[in-house]
Amino acid sequence: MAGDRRGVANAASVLRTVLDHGPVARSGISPLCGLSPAAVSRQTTGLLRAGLLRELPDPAGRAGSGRPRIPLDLHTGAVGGPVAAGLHIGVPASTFSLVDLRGQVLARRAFPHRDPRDPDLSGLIAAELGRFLREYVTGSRPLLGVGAALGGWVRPDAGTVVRHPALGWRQRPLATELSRALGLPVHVDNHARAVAGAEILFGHPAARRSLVHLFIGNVVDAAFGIEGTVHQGPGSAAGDVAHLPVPGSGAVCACGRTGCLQAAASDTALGAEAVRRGIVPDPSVPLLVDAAAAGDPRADRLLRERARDVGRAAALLLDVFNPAVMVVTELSGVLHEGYLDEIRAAAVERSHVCDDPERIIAPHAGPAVLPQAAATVLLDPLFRDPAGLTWECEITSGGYGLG
Amino acid sequence: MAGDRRGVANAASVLRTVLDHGPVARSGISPLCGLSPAAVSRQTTGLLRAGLLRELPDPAGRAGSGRPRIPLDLHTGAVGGPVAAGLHIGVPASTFSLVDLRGQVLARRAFPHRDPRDPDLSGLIAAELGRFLREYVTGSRPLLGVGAALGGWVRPDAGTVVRHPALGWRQRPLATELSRALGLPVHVDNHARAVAGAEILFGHPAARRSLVHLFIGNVVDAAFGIEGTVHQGPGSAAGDVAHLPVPGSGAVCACGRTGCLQAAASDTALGAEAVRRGIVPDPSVPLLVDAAAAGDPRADRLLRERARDVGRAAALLLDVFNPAVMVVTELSGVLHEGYLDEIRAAAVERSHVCDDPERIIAPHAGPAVLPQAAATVLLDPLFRDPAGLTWECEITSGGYGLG
DNA sequence: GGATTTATTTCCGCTGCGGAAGAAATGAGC
DNA sequence: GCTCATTTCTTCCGCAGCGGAAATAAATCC
Repeated sequence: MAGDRRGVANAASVLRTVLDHGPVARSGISPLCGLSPAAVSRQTTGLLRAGLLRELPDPAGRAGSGRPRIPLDLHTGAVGGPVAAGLHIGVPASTFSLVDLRGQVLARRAFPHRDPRDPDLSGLIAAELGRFLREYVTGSRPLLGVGAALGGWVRPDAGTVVRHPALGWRQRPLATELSRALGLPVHVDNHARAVAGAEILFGHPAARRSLVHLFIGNVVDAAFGIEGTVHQGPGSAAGDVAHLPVPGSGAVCACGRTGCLQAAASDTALGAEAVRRGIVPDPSVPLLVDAAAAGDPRADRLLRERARDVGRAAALLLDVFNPAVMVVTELSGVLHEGYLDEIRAAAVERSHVCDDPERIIAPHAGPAVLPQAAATVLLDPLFRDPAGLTWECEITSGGYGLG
Repeated sequence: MAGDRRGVANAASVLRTVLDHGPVARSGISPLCGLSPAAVSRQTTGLLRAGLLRELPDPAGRAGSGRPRIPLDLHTGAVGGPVAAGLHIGVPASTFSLVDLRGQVLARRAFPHRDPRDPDLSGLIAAELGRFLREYVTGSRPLLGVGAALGGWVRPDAGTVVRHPALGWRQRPLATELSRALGLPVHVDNHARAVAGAEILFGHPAARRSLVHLFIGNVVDAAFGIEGTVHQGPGSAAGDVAHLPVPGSGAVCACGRTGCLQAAASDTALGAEAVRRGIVPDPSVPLLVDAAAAGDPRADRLLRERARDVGRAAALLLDVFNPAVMVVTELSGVLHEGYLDEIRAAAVERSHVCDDPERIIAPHAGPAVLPQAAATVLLDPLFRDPAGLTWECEITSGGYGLG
């Protein structure tokens, strides 16, 4: 049973090669993934039949004589390829998305929560997500399943949310709930890890070697990836950087100490500080960003201060772990290159081993990080085992196609 | 070429299963590593022929009826099995060792360096190591090769020492040098990673899932392991924890800041502080430890202070990375359980996620860590590919047996 | 001593690999 | 326009190594 993983491994290898090297012919895949032409031929036939790859029409410019190569590419959503649904569960709103095999976000919709602590929140989400999917998914674009990403302590293997304070969830079998409601395979994961996974799959090539992802949102979170795999930690609880010391910051943390990253840089802390300084009336980071965009120098200064604190934390993680790339998801700030530069400058200034600011990058998908990352929670297992996308938690009620 | 790794993977799987589950019969291996009895039979025949496994004599107490199971075990050095040489290159002395497949250190010898910056230091070491090996290795105990561990920036893949300040080495092809001089396969690695590798292979079972290794010596160093593999980082430079902030420590670091782990807890810093406090005449940690053992309360206090600083750094790494286990190699302190408890107490007190002091452990091999770890630099590749132990860097002049 | 039981090996069919030969689809030369 | 060279892709074949089943081995039990 566990003895022969050749087929799976090689199919995955071929699929990744196509993902990484754009449209490429079988003859190009062969040297790239170290398989014989015969093996590539076999694997591509399977992947074509499964609808994950497609043959491109004859290319315009051809080189030299001989039989023309047939370029293969991932079967993307734009041309009727399969798509994955993404669900990011957040406060105050969740986001639905449709994402294709290249990580392109084809559609997205916000779903604000009237009451985030409603005990049937997941039911409401499932119903609305179902409507969203019926609206956007047509028969010609098969739906592979749903990837769900959210904060808190999540166990992807069990498909459960162990704890999510803001939603009041404990030991919630989210994957089972959603899957039963939607009749689709559902995978779940923590959102910091989901973004890390998306970055590994669709982002900077070096991210596949090693990356650290620093997630700055209502809470701060981190994820570590090595050799294309995101680290889980015992009980899938890794990456608690909330109390990473950020020397120089005087903010008092809930833990009682000063200088914790969480207290210095989380959206919650930032919003509160913005109110305290009288920049905005409500503790809202979007409002603060708007103010900065509108030219309020106090707002800009505060955002830059935050960026420098994030940079200091990044420097620490860079020194300790020395990843090939460091991805910083700072949902309000990513949109503004200036703040990324501020993070980079602070990090390089502070780091002892990293003198290349380019090692710190914003998520590849830009503002679409979360919609992409959520769907990646489903796509990642697909790219690891192209044949075996089933839902490990419970009933696998067919479910390819929906509507 | 890259298509069929079944044999290698399954042989490695069987070998690891035997390593983990002591003497175990083929019928026991089968369920443990998920291979069919037939496959286990095949693999064990190969491993027996290669001399890596051996059949144990009929066990005394037998259970029930039926054909008795034949226990298999690693062919350890004590019964004529193969051994690996370990070489830890340190200042002021290097250490030679012979280690068997279970990580048991069979012999060791210190080799003090008259002048650590002698440009031919590696030549002297090779010559003396050769004498050591000729003395201890007999024909009945085949020598697999040499694993070398040392501080500084080491590239295991290239077999080179990129930089080692204390020895004045830069871009030194150490593996090639040693291999040419000894006629044996030689692998090299950084000592923090080597210890991590040894702990994964021979130490706490959970270490195979994920571990952080914190190495406190003349410098401080760290290594990260996930799923049985030690993280290398770009250019194999990971784990720079020298400037990890240890709040509360007032020591001034070479980098100009205060509160760096290096300045607070390295042996160098500790020795200097001991002299400053008039506890010992020379900046030597062994002297300080002796003083503490002899009952000097000032020495004991200083060591406890250091232990608490180490504990704070450990807490930070535990929170951030949340490894299954955290190994602390503190060469002088590991010998004294009291200091480990001090580290644990400080770490748990400071950590936000870890409330189990038992997750912090001393190296499994105790004072023999470094001799064991050095040899593991060779043994690790062996356990990954039991058939393919050759030396990737250059000439592979046979070399099994020596003398 | 034969039946029973359990461990290990052998046999056999299958999958999937690599290498080589074959088929396909083009450009080049005349 | 036909042939030939060229390059790509597929098919065929032998081989390694798996799992499952049957055979063999080595004990205990009665």
